[in-house]
Parts: sequence; C-alpha cells; structure tokens
Amino acid sequence: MSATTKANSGKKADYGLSQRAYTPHDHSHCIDRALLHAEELCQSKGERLTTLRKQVLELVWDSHKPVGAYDVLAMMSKDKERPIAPPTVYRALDFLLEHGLIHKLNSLNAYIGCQCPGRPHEGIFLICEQCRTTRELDSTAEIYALKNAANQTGFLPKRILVELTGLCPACQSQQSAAKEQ
Amino acid sequence: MSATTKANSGKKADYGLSQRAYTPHDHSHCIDRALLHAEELCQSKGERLTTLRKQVLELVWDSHKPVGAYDVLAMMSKDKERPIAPPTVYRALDFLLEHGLIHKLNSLNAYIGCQCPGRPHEGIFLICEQCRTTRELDSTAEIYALKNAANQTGFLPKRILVELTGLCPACQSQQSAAKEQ
DNA sequence: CTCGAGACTGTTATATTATATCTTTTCAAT
DNA sequence: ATTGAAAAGATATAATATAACAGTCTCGAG
Repeated sequence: MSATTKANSGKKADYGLSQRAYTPHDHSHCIDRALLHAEELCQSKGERLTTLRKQVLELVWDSHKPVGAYDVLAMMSKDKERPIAPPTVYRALDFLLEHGLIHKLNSLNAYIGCQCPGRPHEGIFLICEQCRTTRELDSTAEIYALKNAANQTGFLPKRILVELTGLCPACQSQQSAAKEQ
Repeated sequence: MSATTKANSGKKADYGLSQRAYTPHDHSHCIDRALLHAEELCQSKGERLTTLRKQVLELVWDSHKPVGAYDVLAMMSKDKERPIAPPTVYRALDFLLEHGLIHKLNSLNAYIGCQCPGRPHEGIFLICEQCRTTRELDSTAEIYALKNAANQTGFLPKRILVELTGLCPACQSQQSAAKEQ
C-alpha cells in the first residue's frame, strides 16, 4: 500500500524484525507480528492481553524509535474526553516488560518493542543519537563473554543491559553527504 | 587505623580501586586517590576543581555504592542554614561526568566514582541487586567485541554502557548461608 | 445462573529526578 | 582596580514514576 512496501519489494528475504529497523519496510507487518506474538505468548502463559495492554503495545511499536511513557499517554488521551492517568500506562508497560514484549532503554527513559521475541536473549541496543532509531542486536556470544568476565571476578550476573549509542547507517550517509559540500 | 585496614593487611598486592569494592579496605584511601587524580586531571586540562565540585566528588565516593543526586543534595544541605538547590548539585555532577571522574548508572538514576581513572575505557558495571555495591570492570576485549558486532550491522558505535545486575560475592555467600538453615 | 475472589482499570495525590532561567558572586588576567 | 567569563545561588517548573484507594470486569466454583 505505501511507498515503504514498494521500496522493500526487491529484497529476497525476511531479515527479521531487528534488521528492518534500518531498511524501508511496511511497518504494519512489524506491528502485526508483534501483536500476534503477544497474543500467543499470553495465551500460552494464561495471561490476559487486554485491550489496554494491546493498545499500549501497539503504540510502543508505532515506530522503530523508543517512546516515552508520557508519549504513549498523550497518544492515548488524544481522542478521549477525559485524559488517561499515568498509572494506567505504567501498569501496562510493566506488564509488557515483565513478559519480555517490550524493553526499557534506561539512558532515554523510553520504551521499545522487543525485536527478538521468543528467543531467549537479553538486550543489546544500538541507539542512533541522531534519529533515535534503535535496533536490538541478538548477540548471544558477546553477552556470554561479558557474563563470563563478570563471573570471574566473583560476581554472579543475572540481568544485563547494553546500550550502544552512535549513528545508524542512514544518519551516517547523511553526515558524510553533508561533509562533501 | 580501622578494622578494615587490618583485614586487608595479609593481601600481597594492590588490586586497584575496582577490586576493592568487594574486599574490606580503608576506604579513605579510595577517596584520597580519587581526589588526587581529579586534582591532577583538572590541572592538566586547565579546569577548575572548585570546592563545590570537590565536595560533590567526595560525597559520590563516600562508598562503593551509587548515590542519587538528591542524596548528595541532602548530605550537602545537612549543616547549612539554607539548603542547597538541585541545579548546584547537577552542575557539579555534570562537570564530573564530563571529565570522566564519575559515571552515571542509568538503571538506578545514580552516580558512582570512576574506579578506572586515567585508562581509556568505557563502563561495564557490576551492580549488586541486594547491597548495591557496584564494581567497574575494565574489560577492553568485551567492549571491543560488542562494538565490532554492532559495526558489522552498519551501525557506527560511539559510546557504550553495560550494566550487569546480580549478586556480589558477599551477598552470594550470605544467601547460600541462609539456605543452609 | 450467580456470586465472589482476584485481576484489571480509574482516579487522585504525590514522590523522584532533572532542567530552564535569571541573578549574584568569584576569580583570574589584564 | 577593572573587567569579562566562569561558577554558584535562587526560583520556578518540567519530566518521569509510584502510592493508595475505589470502582469494574472476568472467570471459575458452586
């Protein structure tokens, strides 16, 4: 339907939700996939993916950029006579976090949909400092190496969060193009 | 002078500020060392380590646990007739962050003294979820591997922050001792 | 069916963390 | 001493997050 669909049509394969962050694509597919996965996960765990939670998940998945809790709040309050209150949003976010459907990027106080659902993994995030597009890296080996290094000092690692800040491919070429002038 | 000094006296070597986070030691040495390093660094850069900045640095170094900006604020306001205002503290923290004298732990919204001063490095933090004691790991190889993995996806990494949450050695033995009961 | 316990959501108030802006002070170089 | 820039003080407010309690919905036991 959109230009993004067309732009993607020459590609031969599905790069997964993660690689898509950097390439033009029909983003509604990402959203659909995320919702579908959420449905299945909740089904299997006996959890309830309520309208509210689904709506919040959809809003977090609105793009490949992290969104703040109050952004979600604003979007939800838009066409309501009475605005939504913060706890409503935070509770939904907490639920989604708990079940690994979204992640929180602490350096931005913002949330992003999990791009590697299903697989056991922990977050490595590549955050573009310019456009904020964020890709999740599914890199088991590096995570293992880090945990291992920590372990050798006597520390018992449980959770790990890696946030890399830099430039995404698009913003890099933009910058080098600007330099040419 | 203190019991902690004695407890450390059998050890044969200086493990550096980082390893000390896990072992009994005379913490005043850590503070002194940090202050000295700060003096030298500011000297060489032509920056001013003012009384205020020095005081904030000292308070951040009060222990091997991260402290919040408002904790610092409270400690500073203690023996003042008029309390300190937030911007005063945040400005000092920003200065110290800028010059690599402290780090910010985003997952805790808290600050901790840099335990690997001088050496070029980026932060890998081992945060005990129980006692909050935090050790900085100076692990160039793992950082390199991560940046490399990111680079291979087309991302240009600039800064990296790794936060591992888990149990420090002391809290591990405490927990296993509790299980014995 | 219906009713009750627990899960979910609404609502109000407030806590916590951080910054914008303007004024005053300090300090070092002339 | 003068002065200009950097630092610190002061006031107000923004941005993020949670506590606490009340109302509503859902689903299974009876």
